[in-house]
Formats: sequence, structure tokens, C-alpha cells
Amino acid sequence: MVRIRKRKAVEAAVELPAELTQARRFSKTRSAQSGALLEDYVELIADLLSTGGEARPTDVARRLGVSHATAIKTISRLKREGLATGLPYRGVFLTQDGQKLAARVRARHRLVVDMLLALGVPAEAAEADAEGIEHYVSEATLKAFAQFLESRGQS
Amino acid sequence: MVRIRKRKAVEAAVELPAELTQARRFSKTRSAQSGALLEDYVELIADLLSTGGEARPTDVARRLGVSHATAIKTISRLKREGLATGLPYRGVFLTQDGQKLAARVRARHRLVVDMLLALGVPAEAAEADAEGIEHYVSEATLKAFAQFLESRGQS
DNA sequence: TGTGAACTGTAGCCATGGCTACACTTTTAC
DNA sequence: GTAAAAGTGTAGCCATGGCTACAGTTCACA
Ligand SMILES: [Mn+2]
Ligand SMILES: [Mn+2]
Ligand SMILES: [Mn+2]
Ligand SMILES: [Mn+2]
Repeated sequence: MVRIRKRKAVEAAVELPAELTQARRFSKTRSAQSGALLEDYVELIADLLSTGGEARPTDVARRLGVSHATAIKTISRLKREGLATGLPYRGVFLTQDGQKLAARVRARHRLVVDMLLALGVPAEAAEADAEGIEHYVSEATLKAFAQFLESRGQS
Repeated sequence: MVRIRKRKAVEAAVELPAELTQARRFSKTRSAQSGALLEDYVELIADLLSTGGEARPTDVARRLGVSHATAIKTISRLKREGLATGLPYRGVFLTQDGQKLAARVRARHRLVVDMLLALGVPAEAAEADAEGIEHYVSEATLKAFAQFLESRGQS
């Protein structure tokens, strides 16, 4: 006893473009997502290097809250993608590309945090939210953030 | 010929708390990430249901820009987690929990988009960025966004 | 009313990003 | 100088979220 149900009600009235636009947006978000982890690693490694002169897998793991095995696996992906280098048992370093990415990511992170703070978000929430938000902010949005901060006199 | 290198330089001077705080932030971001996909599915299904009265796997797939097999697999996860129901070949529906989640997600999505627009971000960039940002915005930040919009007269 | 088109579902592949367990290397401390 | 501790690396497990290929079901329409 299966009920019938209509399909293809109104020929969709050339509604396709909107569908495609939305699909493109989601695709873009998925791409950004796949880069997010690498960005965080590179940013953190740059931080460790500039602070203590070295970046060791265990430090990276501790700061990210993952096991050292996970950190090592991801670092090897960084190396595979040309962002990091290093010899066994000798710590991790960033390639030119890695350093360039780190600089961009760091500036973006700071801008997002500053924006949230300027809006009155409490410091810890601003830091925590920025850790996720930063990876999905386009150039256009970054520019808007910067202009807002400028118009407020905050850096 | 392997060079020696110092380790444990300064006993870390009780630097651990900061480490833990940062690790907790990253963990939180990872949790949010795992919920993001389900949120988008639920939001989209609610949209299809309220617009056309039914939500079919193929529609969902087309709007998300994934294959229908991927959509079906994720929808089955929605069902497993108590957010959706439906019989074979009969479309997808939302449970009470699913509908509640959809309402929250939809409101949040709109708020993030409105905020970006208010800052002068071009419409398409605002929509695209919001699709990612929305999943990482805490209650505190949402409140700050709402207050900003209110202070600007934009509902 | 039958049949081809459209849709739905299943199986099985891959990469990512978690984890634990275990083995190996380096550093520290005695 | 050696033994224990700390760090590093590998193997192998799991879930997620993509995909294609193929099989089964429902619908539209001639
Ligand atoms: Mn981040
Ligand atoms: Mn960051
Ligand atoms: Mn989204
Ligand atoms: Mn959304």
C-alpha cells in the first residue's frame, strides 16, 4: 500500500541559476574547510619558531590538543604540500611558501579578533570564534573589517 | 654527523595554562566543524519543505553541489542522529529536534549575512562567507552582532 | 497500460584527520 | 658512561564525507 506523490510540479521555472549559485557557495565553503587545518598548523609552527626558535611535533600537538601521532601525520602532509621541511628527530621548519602563508594567516587572524573585540565580544569568545571564522573570510570581507576598524580609530 | 640540540630550555615558566587554553579553543573549533555539515543539511531540508512541501535527496544533492549518493549517505546520518525521518523513496522530513535546529540555524545564518552586509561586504561575498562563518559564531558573538545591527537601525 | 526516464538506494573505493599501541632515537640525569 | 625519561616515528584502527558504478523503484506520458 504505497501512496502516489506528484513530482516535477511546475517545471521549476528556470530556477536553476539560483540552485547553481548556492551549490557554488557550498563548494567554496568545502574548499576553505580543507585548507583550514593546514593554515592553523602553519600559523602555529611560525609562532613556535619565532618564539622559541624551534617547532617540535610534541609542542604542536600539545598546543592543538591532539595526539603527537596526529600532529606528525599532518606535518608530513605539510611537507608533502611544500609548506614545511625538516629532518627526522630534528623539528619542523617552514619553506618560503609556508612562511608566506603563515604571514597572511596571522594577519587575518588578528584582524578577525580585533573586529570581534571592537564589536564588544568578550576576549575569550573572540579568540575562540576567530579560530574558526578566520578560515572562511574572503578578501572582500577582510577589507570591510579593516575599514570598520579604521573608522573606529582602532588600528 | 648529527648535531646536538638543547631541549627544555627554561622549564617553561608555568606557561602551561596558555597552552591548555589554546588547545581548548582548537578543540572547540573541531567540534563546531563536525556539526557544520549537519546544520547545512537541516537548514536546506527545512527550506525545501517550506518552499515546495517536500525534500528529495536529489534536490538536496543539487543544491549542495554533491552527488546524490553523498546526500543520501549524509541524510541517513541525520536520521541516525534523530534529526530527520522518512521512508524509502518517500522523501525526507525533519523531526521535532530537526525543526528546532533548523530554526536556530536559519536565524543565525540571516544574522551573519545581515551583519556582513551592514559592514559593506558585497552581497554575493556576504552570502558565500556566511555559509562558512555561521558555524563558528558563539552566542556571545551573535549577541554582539545583533546589538550592532540594532544600533544601526537595521532590524 | 507499458515503458523509458528520473529518481533512490547500495556497494565499494579514496583521502582526511582523529586515536592507541609499540618501536626507535635523543636527551637528561645520575 | 649508562639508564631512564622524553620525544619521535610507524602501523593500524575508526568515522566522515567525497566519488563512481550499478541495481532497484517510481513516475510521466505516449
Ligand atoms: Mn583557525
Ligand atoms: Mn588562527
Ligand atoms: Mn553553512
Ligand atoms: Mn547556512
